[in-house]
Amino acid sequence: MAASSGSLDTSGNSQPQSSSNYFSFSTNSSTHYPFMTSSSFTDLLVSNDEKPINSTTRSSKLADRIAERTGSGVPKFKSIPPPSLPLSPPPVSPSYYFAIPPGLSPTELLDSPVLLNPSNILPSPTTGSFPGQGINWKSSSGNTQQNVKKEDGNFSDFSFQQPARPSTTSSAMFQSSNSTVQHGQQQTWGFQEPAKQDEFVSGKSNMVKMEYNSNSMNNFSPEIAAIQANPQSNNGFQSDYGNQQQQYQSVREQKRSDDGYNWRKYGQKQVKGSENPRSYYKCTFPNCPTKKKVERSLDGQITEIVYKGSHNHPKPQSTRRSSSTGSTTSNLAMIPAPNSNSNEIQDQSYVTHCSGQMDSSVATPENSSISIGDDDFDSQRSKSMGGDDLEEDEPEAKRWKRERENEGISAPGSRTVREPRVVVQTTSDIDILDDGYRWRKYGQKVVKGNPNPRSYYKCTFQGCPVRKHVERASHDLRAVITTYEGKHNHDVPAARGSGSRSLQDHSNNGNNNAAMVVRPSTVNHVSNNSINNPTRNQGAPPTTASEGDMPFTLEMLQSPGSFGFSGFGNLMGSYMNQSSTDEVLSRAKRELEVESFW
DNA sequence: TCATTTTGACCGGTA
DNA sequence: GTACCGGTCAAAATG
Repeated sequence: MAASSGSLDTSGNSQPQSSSNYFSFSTNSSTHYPFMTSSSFTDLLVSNDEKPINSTTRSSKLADRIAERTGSGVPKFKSIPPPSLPLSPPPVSPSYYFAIPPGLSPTELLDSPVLLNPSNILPSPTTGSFPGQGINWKSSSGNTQQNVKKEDGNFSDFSFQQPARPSTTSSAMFQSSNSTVQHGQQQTWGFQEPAKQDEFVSGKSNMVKMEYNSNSMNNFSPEIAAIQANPQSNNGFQSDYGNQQQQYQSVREQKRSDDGYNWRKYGQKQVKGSENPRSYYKCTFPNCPTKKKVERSLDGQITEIVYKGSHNHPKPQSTRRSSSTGSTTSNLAMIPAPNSNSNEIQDQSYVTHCSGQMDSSVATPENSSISIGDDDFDSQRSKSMGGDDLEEDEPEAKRWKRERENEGISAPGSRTVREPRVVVQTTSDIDILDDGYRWRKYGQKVVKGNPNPRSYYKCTFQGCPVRKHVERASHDLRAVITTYEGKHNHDVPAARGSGSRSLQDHSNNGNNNAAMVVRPSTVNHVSNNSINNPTRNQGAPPTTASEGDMPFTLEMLQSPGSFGFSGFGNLMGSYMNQSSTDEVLSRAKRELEVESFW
């Protein structure tokens, strides 16, 4: 199995699992990761300047820890500290701050559970990865700052770029405690900036969630990087979680930046289902149809940003401050983003959920992690430049909305993040969800009886009717309910290695309209009691996993050759010995078999 | 004076 | 037909 090397992956990232260092920490639980102490993570990021993490060198150490902490090792991978990653105080180049070797998915790297704040972060029900996962350094460091440059489709170049100008706030990256920058699918926007490097430096947002979609990622916009400078610390990765509030405050005070465009606020509303006011912004550029919605929590933290439309103009060079979000338009050069086609602008909505004091700057159309909108369902449709994007798309969007809603699915953009709101769940346009199949998210909706949004996916295989939706259980946010509809008329894509095809069959093919609750991958001493499968609550016995101390998520188990640590397994490689992995698989399979029959 | 924000009203879609 | 809701408008307020 590819994840082979014990790769644990529940993230569902579409990034092909290659032999390269596919780094993924995925989890489905909001559990503590004791192993993830600040020092641990510091370790994680230590001294590997732009070099692939040498898993082998650390393998034994990690393996030891695994064995030590879990007893059986693999099944409890989540409690396994990540391998050391290079991280050292950024002397000059952001790349110095954080470099990910080719083939290593930053997304997954950032998805590392070790980076999560167990207190309120929940994993994406769809990917099994943590919302806001990505870089949520706060879990361990309390304050972490991250600068990230989005890698290209090959993930061959993931590194931080040298800041265009000196940071005004901090010299350390990875300081933010709960900043999340999500950027998954990088759409082609005309005039994308190569990087807002200054933002890296200036640090604006805290939690950075990066999500990559290899299938659709066309461009790399450095803007994906979000940094929350912590004026109070240069060390980053502070382990003192208790400083978070203080950090928050600091962040708020120094809030600045933006996505480089100028916005005018034209409305604000209190939307239903959210206690957070939503602000509406328009791009101030003449005839530019681009709009964005920014939802902020009562304390001013941006919790969601949705972009609509596309800019039909270059990013202003102006250095004046952007109005909308109290951020500044930094001295940005109007440079087309790498791989971008200036003639193409995709009209779409970008949704970025933020955690912490994320500033709008970090959530730009270029860098937002979720692309929901026309293109979301009409993969990567490009449009020629023009000012009529909005007008043109509107009907289609409406049509889509109508169609989706006819199916009981809400339109994109209507996504509402509920408590824990700040935690984000993100999904790429096309995901290889944990069950090994490729899924395209086509909608999301909050359904009755459950305040948590339900993500809707279709199997991307041509002609395959299978759909599934994933949601968190209302009674327990840690519980994820995955419901499959239909039956695959094809084999599991082999892209991600051999793995648990049989598991897939059990969990998916064999279940038509069968609701299945997937227990969150609670790990590390977290009780499973509260996250039982509702169906199981009807007298069903616990699964084998629950019997033990390491519950598996369906996604985890189904992911071919993965256990939630996709890619990471590669990194970890030897951390997980094959026998253990097989054992886990076998165990997982048994569990699934049990679950499938409930 | 101008740009921007605020905020109540209005509009269109939907149930 | 009506109410609800999200989105937008536009006058007033603000800096």
